[in-house]
Amino acid sequence: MHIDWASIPYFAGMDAYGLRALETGAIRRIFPPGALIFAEDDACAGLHVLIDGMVRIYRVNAEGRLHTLSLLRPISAFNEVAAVDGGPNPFNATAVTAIEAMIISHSHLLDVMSSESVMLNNTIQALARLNREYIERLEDMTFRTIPSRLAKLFLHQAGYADQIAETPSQLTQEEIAAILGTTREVVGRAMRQLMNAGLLKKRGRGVFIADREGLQALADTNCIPEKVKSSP
Amino acid sequence: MHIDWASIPYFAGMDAYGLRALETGAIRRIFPPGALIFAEDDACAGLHVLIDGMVRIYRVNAEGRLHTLSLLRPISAFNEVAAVDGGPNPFNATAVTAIEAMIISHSHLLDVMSSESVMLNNTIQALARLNREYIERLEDMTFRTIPSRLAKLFLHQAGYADQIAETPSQLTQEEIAAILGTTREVVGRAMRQLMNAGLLKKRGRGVFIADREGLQALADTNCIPEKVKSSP
DNA sequence: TTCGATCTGGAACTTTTGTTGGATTTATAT
DNA sequence: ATATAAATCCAACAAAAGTTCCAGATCGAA
Repeated sequence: MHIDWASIPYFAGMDAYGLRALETGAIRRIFPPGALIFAEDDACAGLHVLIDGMVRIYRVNAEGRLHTLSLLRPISAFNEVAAVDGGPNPFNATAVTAIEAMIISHSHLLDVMSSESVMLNNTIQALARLNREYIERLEDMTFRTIPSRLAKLFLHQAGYADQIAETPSQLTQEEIAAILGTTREVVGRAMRQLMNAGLLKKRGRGVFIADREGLQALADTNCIPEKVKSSP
Repeated sequence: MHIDWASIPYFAGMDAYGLRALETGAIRRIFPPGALIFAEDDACAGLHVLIDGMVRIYRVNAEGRLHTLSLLRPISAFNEVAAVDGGPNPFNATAVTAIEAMIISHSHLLDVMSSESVMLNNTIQALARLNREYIERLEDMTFRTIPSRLAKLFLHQAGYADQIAETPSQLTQEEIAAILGTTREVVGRAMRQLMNAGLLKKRGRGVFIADREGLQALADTNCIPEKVKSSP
C-alpha cells in the first residue's frame, strides 16, 4: 500500500526529491488495540505519523491518575518535540484501536531537515502550534472550573453546523474525566449540573447540546447561568 | 552600547554575516518599570530579547486573576511562538524593572531564517524546549496540590550548592501565588504547613529550606511527610 | 437469552482550595 | 521619626473537587 506523503500537512510543500528521502528512512508499524506505542521518559521514539486508527497521548501521575493530552485521528503527527531535540518522549502514547503509523527517527528527521528547508519550516510551524495549544490548556487547568472545561469540550467536539451534537465523540465519562484532568464521578456531577441548567439534554443514550449560547457563556465566565426553575 | 549577539544562546553558531543581517533589522527599546511590553491577542509583537532588567510573562482570566508563566532575566528570548507564526501574542509581557530589549519583527525573523539555517535550527530547539516546559507545567496544574507546587518552586529556585536557600528570589506571597496559579492567602497557608512540617524555616524575614529531602518527597508524592511533633 | 463486564446515576462525606476580614508587622519616603 | 503603603498572619467560612459506596442500566460475548 502506498501513502501519499504530500497530502500530510506536516510534509506539505516538499518536492519529490525530499519526499523520497523522507520515505526511504521511514518505518511502517502496526500496533494492536491497547498496545503501548512509546512511553514517557523512554529514549526518543522519533516522529510518528498516524495513518490509520486512533491514538491516545497521555501522562500518568504518582497515584496512577491519567491525563489525556490528546486523542488523535489520521492523519496527525505526534512526538514532534522528542523527534526534534532527540530527548526522551514527553508523554505516553497508546493505540486505542488497531493503528498504523509511519515512524521517522530523530537522526533521519535531522537529515531530511538539513537538506529540505521546507521541512524545517513546517516543523517550526507545527511546534509553534503545539505551544499555543499547551498554553491554552494550561490556562484551562489554572482558571476554569470543571463544568466550564466540560462546556468547552462539548463546544469544541460538536460541529458548528449542527445545532445539536452528541456526547463528544461518544466518549465515556471515564475518558472525559481523563481529558479534563479529573475523575469519573466529578464528570458525572458536572454533566448533571449542565442538564439541570438546561444546557445539555439527554436523548436516548447520547447527550446533546440544548443551549449553545449558555454553554459558551459557561465556557467564558466559569459560572453556570441561572436557570428559570419550575415553581417550588 | 554594543550587544554581543553571538553570546545569546538563541543566536549561537551564526556567522558574522548572519549576525549582521539580524542586527540591522533589530530595534532596541527601553521600557520603564511596570510598562506593558505587549498584550495577549494583540498583533504579533515579534521576537523579544531581554538585554537588561526583568520581565513578567503572564495571562489574566475573566475575574482578573493573574497567572505568571515566567519571570525572565537577561539574556532570554520571549514571544518566540508569535514571532515564528506571525499570529497574535499568546500572553502579556510587562517590565517588572526598567528593561532594555531588542525586538526582531516576524518578517525580519523569517528573512534571517530563510538564509541562515543555523537560526532555523536554534529556533526549532527553542520551541521544543518551550513545549517541554509547558507540558510539565500543565501536569503540575493537573496533578499537584499547592503545597507540592510550592515545594517544587523552592527546590527549583534554590541553588543546589547551598543547603539552605532563601525565599524564591525574594518573591512576595502575592507573586508566588501568581506563579502557582492561586491566591496570596493560600500561599501563606501552604507556607505555614511546610514550616510546621519542618521543611522550611523562617530566619529573619527570609524563608529557608530546612529539609531538602522532605521537600523533594512532597514535590514527588503530593503528600506532606509526617512530622515528629514535640509532645503535648 | 443470560451472564459478566462496563458504564452510569446519585448520595454522603472529606479534603483542598478560594474568600473575607481584621490584626500585625515590615518597608519606604518624607 | 513618623506617616503611609505594602506585606504578612491567622481564623472562620464557602465552594469546588475528590472519594467512597452502591444500585441500576447497558453492552457484548458465550
